[in-house]
Amino acid sequence: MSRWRPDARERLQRAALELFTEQGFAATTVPEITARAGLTTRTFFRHFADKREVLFAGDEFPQMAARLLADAPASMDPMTVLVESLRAVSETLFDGRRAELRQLRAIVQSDDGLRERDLRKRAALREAVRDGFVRRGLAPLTAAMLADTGVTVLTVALDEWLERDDERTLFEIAVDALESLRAALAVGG
Amino acid sequence: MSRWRPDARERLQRAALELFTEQGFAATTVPEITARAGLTTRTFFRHFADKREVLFAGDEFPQMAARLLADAPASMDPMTVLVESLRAVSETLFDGRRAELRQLRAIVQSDDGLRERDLRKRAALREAVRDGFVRRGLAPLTAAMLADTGVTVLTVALDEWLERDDERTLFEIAVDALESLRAALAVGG
DNA sequence: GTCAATGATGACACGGCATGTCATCATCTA
DNA sequence: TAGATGATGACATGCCGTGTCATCATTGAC
Repeated sequence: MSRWRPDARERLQRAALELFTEQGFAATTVPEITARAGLTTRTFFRHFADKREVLFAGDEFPQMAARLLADAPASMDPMTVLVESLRAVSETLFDGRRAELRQLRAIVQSDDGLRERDLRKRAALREAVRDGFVRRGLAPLTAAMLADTGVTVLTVALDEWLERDDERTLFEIAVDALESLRAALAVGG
Repeated sequence: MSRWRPDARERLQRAALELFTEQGFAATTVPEITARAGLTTRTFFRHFADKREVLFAGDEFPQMAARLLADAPASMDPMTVLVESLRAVSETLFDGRRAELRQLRAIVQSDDGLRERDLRKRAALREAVRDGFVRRGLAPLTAAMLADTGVTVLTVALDEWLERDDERTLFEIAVDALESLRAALAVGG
């Protein structure tokens, strides 16, 4: 038996999620969270940079994106890499977690500061994808456009998937979104 | 002669910009800004929602985007509308302000919180463009994808335009970015 | 010409966020 | 057994952002 219960970080995340759900993000103070988790305020800020970060902790997305782009065969063309990565991310990190993601999303959408943080996380993902494409030899401008497009496709599809009771898979919606962009780009301009 | 000098908001913006440039965003307190502007702290927060907002005040971008999309001929295809809007925005709001925008950008890039706020402003622009396309009769998914693509093109081009000493116009870079995306999308997937 | 309404600002209090610093103490290591 | 390590507690502090009431020039009604 150690001096402290071992899972401080996870306890803080759980307590925060509960309290944010019960009384809202703004109405919940950090001392309330730490009280429920059996810790002190100072300890909260040792685990999370700020009050928002407790909802977003983890680098899974950029890390997985980097790995997928690095591991794809060198001969694979960029669009195929993108689509296959979308498939892998959708199936690994999203499928089967719709209820949980909806709860998280409801909290995030309820607060401006949390929406901002969400945007920042997506920007980090973009960076990772862009770097991955650059490492695959794409021109920086093309890599940037493709990375942004990929993250946008995922975002738009995720909105659709969580907002409505669409029966399609997240990945299927993403493919549709990509297809509609391709069609729009092909005409005019 | 009125009781107060009339341009409180502008004075606050100027003082803030000066102080952020001189000593950095984080090291500048709101009381310092208001002291230089000859006002009180409370007044600062009557004009700006928070300390970051003083650098981003104004809705020019979403407003102009909404107007451009609403005023374009109904017969014009979406891509052409997008490109022409990019041209108008580039020439009206960016051309000739490169030095000023570089100063602003340097401040924004120096602080995580300011980068977040920047992302939020771009998200607001996306919303406006998406709504504009929906009003023009596009399917929501297509409108969302096109709006995101437009804002992305502008962002990527702006990065290039401000970062390097590219001799091309912002609009020219934007067109190149769009073209490179079109090319990448046309192959594979 | 008087007076009430308006609206921007000042003055003050206050809760909460975030950080710096030092002490405490179980565990690990030599 | 003793010292190093590392997570946590305890305490102080500065700044952000907001609520509230007072002040006072301007405006407009009569």
